[in-house]
Amino acid sequence: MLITFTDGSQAEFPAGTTPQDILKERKRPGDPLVVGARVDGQPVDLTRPLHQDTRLEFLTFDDPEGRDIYRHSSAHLMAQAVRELYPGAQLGIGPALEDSFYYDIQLPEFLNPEDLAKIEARMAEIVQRKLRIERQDVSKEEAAKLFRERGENLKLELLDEMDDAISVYRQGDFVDLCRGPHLPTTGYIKHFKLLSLAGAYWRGDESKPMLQRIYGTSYPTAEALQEHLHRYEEAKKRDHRRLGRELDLFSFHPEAPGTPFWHPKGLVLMEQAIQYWRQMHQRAGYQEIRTPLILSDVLWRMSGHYDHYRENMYFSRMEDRDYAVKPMNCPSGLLVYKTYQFSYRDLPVRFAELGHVHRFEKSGELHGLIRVRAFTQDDAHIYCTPDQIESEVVNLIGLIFEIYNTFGFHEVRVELSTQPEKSIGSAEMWRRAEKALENALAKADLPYELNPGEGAFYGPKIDFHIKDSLGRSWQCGTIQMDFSMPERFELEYIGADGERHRPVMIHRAILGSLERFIGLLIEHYAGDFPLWLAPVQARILPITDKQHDYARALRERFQAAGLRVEADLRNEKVGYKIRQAELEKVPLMLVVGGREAESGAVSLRVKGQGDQGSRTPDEVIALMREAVDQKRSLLKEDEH
RNA sequence: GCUGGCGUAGCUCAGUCGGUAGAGCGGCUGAUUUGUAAUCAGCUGGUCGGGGGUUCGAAUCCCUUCGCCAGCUCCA
Repeated sequence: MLITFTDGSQAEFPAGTTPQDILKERKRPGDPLVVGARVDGQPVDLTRPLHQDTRLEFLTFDDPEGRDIYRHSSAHLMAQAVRELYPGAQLGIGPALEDSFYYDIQLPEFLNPEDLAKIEARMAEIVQRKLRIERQDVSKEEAAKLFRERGENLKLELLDEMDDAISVYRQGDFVDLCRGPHLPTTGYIKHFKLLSLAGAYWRGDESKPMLQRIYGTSYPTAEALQEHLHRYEEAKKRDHRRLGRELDLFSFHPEAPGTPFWHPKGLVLMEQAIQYWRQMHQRAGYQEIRTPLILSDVLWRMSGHYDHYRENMYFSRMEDRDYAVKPMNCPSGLLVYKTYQFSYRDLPVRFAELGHVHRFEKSGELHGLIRVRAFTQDDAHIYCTPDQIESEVVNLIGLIFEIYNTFGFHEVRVELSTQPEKSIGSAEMWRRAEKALENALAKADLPYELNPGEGAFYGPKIDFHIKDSLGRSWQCGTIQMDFSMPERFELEYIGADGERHRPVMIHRAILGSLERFIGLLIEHYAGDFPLWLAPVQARILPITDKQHDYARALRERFQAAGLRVEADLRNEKVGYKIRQAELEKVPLMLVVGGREAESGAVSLRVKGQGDQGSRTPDEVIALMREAVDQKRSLLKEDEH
């Protein structure tokens, strides 16, 4: 048979030769570890015999598929160790993740974090055994018999739903139902660490029993593993919950779980973000409104929230009338729309609302600022004709990316979700709306993922996701078409024909939740905010108390220029004040001693970059004003 | 909500076998008058998350409750 390699070269091999055999002939010293092969585009085991002419590629750990093979075999290794240590263990599923792996296992006893070390030790031992990992294609009956004998009921359940093309992988006494591919032997797995334990419902179903999930990661070199662990530690340091306390931005209290208490410095972030947001929205043709927090249940019954969202709502009863705290702004926003009689000439109407909404989230869901029970949505509703959808969405996408850019977010994942099985509105309406969203995405030249059937029941949507420091992805922006509300609330506008028409409604948010967005900002900048956002933009550090009057005068001058400046008048040495300002991540320090007081100057120090020499206060003010106005960092290019 | 883990001073954390609760940082007071990441000294600090129980005696053991953390589930 004729094998074609990635470099275009070709060679003859006898049928039945495995990629591993071929690799032995072609390998040169210093080549990276090959963990699998790709045959005509399909990843396969290195030990899979080849029988016909093919294109052959070797996969290393640097290929995503290679990494998956490595991690997947690591998961099997871990499962084998657990089966050996806990004979009653039943395996669920154990896939590779982006940079780790896990296995869900049912055990008669609960594991402690200390047990992980035991499992790791056994894994190391199995690696030493250098067991061959062998694939076997079996029939469904054979597989069922095998797992029945081994008491693996969970595997039998999986098997039930599978077609007849079943493969199992063996390494020593261990067998797992698996599609593969895998490493040739357990000896390949060089460096691994088990990371954590957690519960996970079998097949993700709340009604099914909970299994124990063990997370781990593995790498071909010790350095790569160390680097992974180090990265994780660094990420934890920029966790917004930790920085929120350290930088005195906000706090949480058991008296109101899941709802942040903003401290003065944190509120500066919020207010700056809002100021900028208002400016952008005014420019984009929005009018801001504000509607009540508590509204009659009659409204919520009409909007459908009472039927679909009651579990997440807070209720109150006064004078025998029922009220609900709003979980969304749209119903009350619609009441505002209905006070007008709009003509087609008025459309699109864009009403924005920074609405404070309350949603009851299950206690286990709460997560710092990122998942809360009360938050401020940067909401807006656009009412337009069907013909205007596309251009509105194009403009909106532009606005969204401009705002994300200003905040330093350049990595955004975009998803388009289309009509779900259960939905309202005509097929024609859906087709048109989906097309409009697709066209808008194409015009914006945006790559996106398609989520067929994942739209809301009332319309298709585009979602924008941003990642947090630990790589978790969070939805911020959203553009949702809504065919339901205009019907329910009988919205109208007067068309050119003088008749009443129903407008299309677009719900949209850009930051999503201001609270969440600020949490993401904190992590994104690791607390080193660009000057325009920094809660304290500069701190004046007098060297002795003889400069206190000068420091106070300076402070006034900077504050008069609209800058957020403090003076550290404590009886401490300047080194101490500098250290503290650095730790508090104050971007600028203005050191003033006898010399500066004498000459009316300041000694400028930039956080993380040290002494910048003497400047006049006016020079520093001009520098700062410019950086603030341009929303960029001072004296250095924004790294984010 | 579910599974597991955790909760000791404002913060970070120690506390052995059940036997009078500790350190560093912080805060306060004083001395020092300081030149680019920690000056020195003294003082202060606690319902050991809350409640109940076992015990002569509980931070420590048990029950319960609240909160936090990881994951799962959910996310109109």
